[in-house]
Amino acid sequence: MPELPEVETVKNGIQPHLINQAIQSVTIRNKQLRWPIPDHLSNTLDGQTLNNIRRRSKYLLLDFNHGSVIIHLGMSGKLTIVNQKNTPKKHDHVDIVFDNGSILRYNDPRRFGAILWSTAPEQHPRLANLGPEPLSRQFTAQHLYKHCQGKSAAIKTIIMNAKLVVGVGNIYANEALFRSHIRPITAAKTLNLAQAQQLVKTIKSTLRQAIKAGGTTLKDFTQADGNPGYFQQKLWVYGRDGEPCQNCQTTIQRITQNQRSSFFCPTCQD
DNA sequence: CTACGAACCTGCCTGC
DNA sequence: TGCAGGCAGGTTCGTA
Repeated sequence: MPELPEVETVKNGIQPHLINQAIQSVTIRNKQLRWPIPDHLSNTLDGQTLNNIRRRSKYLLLDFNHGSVIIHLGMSGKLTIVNQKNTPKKHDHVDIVFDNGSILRYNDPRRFGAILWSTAPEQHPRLANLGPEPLSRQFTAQHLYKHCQGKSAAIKTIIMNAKLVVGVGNIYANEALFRSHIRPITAAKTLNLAQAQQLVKTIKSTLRQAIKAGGTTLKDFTQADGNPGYFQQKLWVYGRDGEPCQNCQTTIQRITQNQRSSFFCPTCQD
């Protein structure tokens, strides 16, 4: 489900319901996610007030006085705000119940997601070695260009590496490369500085537009209120193999890189 | 270091 | 209808 825009959308959706609310109870129906949910989580959170919700990379951080809950949605995780009357369904693994009656509900059919606890989240092993945020000033053309030097790896592989820049998943990697007229298989070391500039620019603009559209709903992504995102209407290549390019009518191709699908227009991306 | 495959899991779609 | 196979928005880990 989620790349950076989807996680940002979820954050924006749940924030107004939960900020400054105290936790009444936590129900864990299945703790077997990517890593087990800590057994102490319920006791740790009981009665605590949620101070803030942040996003780092594709992680959501729920900040309390004494530490943070770290949530990752994996491939199929969903967070929604529901009320008491809403009975849990299949794959509704966790409910965090707040004093104002709101329930933050975690649903994740594939269970590739995670719910962790840390008293120093920035130092947590999952977050400590992450690269800059793509929408931050730290993510520059110079930064990307430097990391491309001498690398025979494909440029798509490079921009999806969270040590270089976080939050660029399969959809937005493909889309940004199309918008930069760069083929996904291009060896990173062959990019010139102008191309790196263009790519950084399109990564930022694509992510910003997607956030504005409430994310991309391919199958089942929903915002916290249950509504879909709308960025799928703006996709140029992702999932469009066999269809004519909307820019030049050439048939969009699909290839496999790193066990993920890549999509590109052979004419526009030369 | 890289690169590649496998692993974690369920559900949905396609083709026979 | 059923069943096998492929595919899915992510990340980590082990082996060459």
